[in-house]
Amino acid sequence: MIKSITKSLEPIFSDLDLLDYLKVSYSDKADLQINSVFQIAKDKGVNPIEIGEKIVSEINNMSNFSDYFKCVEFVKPGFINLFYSDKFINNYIRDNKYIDNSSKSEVYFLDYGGPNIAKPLHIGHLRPAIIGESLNRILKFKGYKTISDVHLGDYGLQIGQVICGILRDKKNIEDIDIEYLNYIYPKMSAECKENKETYEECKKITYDFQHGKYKEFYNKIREVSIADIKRLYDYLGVIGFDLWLGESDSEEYIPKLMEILEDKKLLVSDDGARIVHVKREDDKKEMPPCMIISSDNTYMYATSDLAAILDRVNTYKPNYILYAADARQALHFEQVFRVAQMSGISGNSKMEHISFGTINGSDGKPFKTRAGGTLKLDELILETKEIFVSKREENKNMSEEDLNKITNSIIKYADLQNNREKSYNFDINKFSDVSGKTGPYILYSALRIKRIIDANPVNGTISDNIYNEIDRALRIKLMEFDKYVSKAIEERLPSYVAEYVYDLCNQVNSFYESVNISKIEDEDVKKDYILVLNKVYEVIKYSLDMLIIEIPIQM
RNA sequence: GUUCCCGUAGCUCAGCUGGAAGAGCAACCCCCUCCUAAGGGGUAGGUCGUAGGUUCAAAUCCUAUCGGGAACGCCA
Repeated sequence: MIKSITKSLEPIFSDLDLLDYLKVSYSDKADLQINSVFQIAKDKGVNPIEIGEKIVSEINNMSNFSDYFKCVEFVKPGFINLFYSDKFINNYIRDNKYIDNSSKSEVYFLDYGGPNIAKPLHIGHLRPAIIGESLNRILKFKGYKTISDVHLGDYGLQIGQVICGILRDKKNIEDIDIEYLNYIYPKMSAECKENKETYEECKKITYDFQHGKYKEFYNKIREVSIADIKRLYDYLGVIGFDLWLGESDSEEYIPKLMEILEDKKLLVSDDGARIVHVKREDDKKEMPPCMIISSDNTYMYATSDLAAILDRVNTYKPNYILYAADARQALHFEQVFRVAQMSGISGNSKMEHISFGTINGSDGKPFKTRAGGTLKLDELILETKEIFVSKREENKNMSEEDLNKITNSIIKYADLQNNREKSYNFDINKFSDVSGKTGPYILYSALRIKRIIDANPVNGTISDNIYNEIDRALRIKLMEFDKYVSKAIEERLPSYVAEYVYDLCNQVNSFYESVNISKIEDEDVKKDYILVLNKVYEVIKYSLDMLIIEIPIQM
């Protein structure tokens, strides 16, 4: 709406020879604000109050003033406040101009989730999965084409460790199940840290695996793990993957990668390892080289990532490749991106690390269970659900399906409302709280509106009227939908959508309290209200879908 | 040691392409003969870590500094 308002004011600013100063922005004090008056006053050496009042009087004399504005006023010392006309607001929402989902040409390749084969999903796997899925949904909603890959961690040392355990336990392939994997991986991982021989043995097995051995074990491990990962991802609604590839699927591109790196003379030997120097002259910080092949001849984390870029760029030619991974991996991605650019394998694709903080315990340290272990996702879900049920007697009678939707809303909303690269403290009580800025609050608001809509089926279009300030505030909040969706995409932060849907629900709850639709006798007024509520409900649904939250039947 | 992230109300945080300090929780006070009160309204609470600088204007940009967290060649 800033666009159309700005356009409407262009003739006036142009006539005053001030077109460069036409900058309209959002404001707390008005619907919109122009605050370039100070700038004009300084540049042109005029009194800000005089020029401000002149601009305002010109705007008030516009022939089509009421198409856009209810009121435009100058406020000392130098602010021009703009208020939409009812006509403008209603035109805007009547045509759903707050939704921009027109098809865009850019293609985004999303790499998110990244669960490890052979490790149970724990609390640390939550954020990369839901932040990635949410961004995927937001991009799709806005009309971008996305291709997403779960990018399993299935090629590194952990595979060697698990296979080593299997060999030692003399396990039959058919006896490998998820319980066994959940037991053997932590055991071997711990042993590698303590025992150098075990560590060497696992590395040897990893090397052999990367060169063709143990595929039958690997396939079984993968099959068992993926089934478990899918079970949890399905529960969480993390279902937007086009590709279920893993690091090991990049294996076939490694020879080509090596060839390119050799050709460009980027690959150098160092201490028996093969590395690429990625330090640049203008670097202020230390920039260690990127490890491609270890001195034990195993491929590294960076190697499969680079091979994957080669494949992705050739196959999909994306404009962007986004990696949802926590902030601790920033250096890794920086190194990989540099090698990709230096070697030319990234082509015209722009790579970005979507970085976020970790989930910590209430002590600010990485989250642990009471027993000291890592909290598994299954445990997190179960505990959240139990606490929610215990909040209110009636919750015990809720359907399992609704309970699962609410549990999801608690976890997703607590997580996705977080912003920026900051860790947050996981407080199970805060997660499951039902009042305040939480998933259940939003779902409850949505259900109230749904009830009214269902009870009052209506057809037609909204009129040019607005009936009171609360009504007006609700319609304006509705108008802002695309602003937040766009912001979420620009900043790659679903939290903007989370913030928006909360504000919208808050606004609609105020409306609900002040206007009792069932008691309105004027049918025209009632119809307008219900038409607006229909649009509000639709936007809440769109927003929640972007946050991977579903609305239950009843609360 | 170097680099990155963070420091805003008692607590958890939003606001950071400069323009008139915001939510939630906790506290206190109101509001159900009325579409679900898991709600709504209100009061109180802030020298935006600190010190400089740039600017008509700084929570926002720059420089220092203090405090917390993280990463830093053969894990992923």
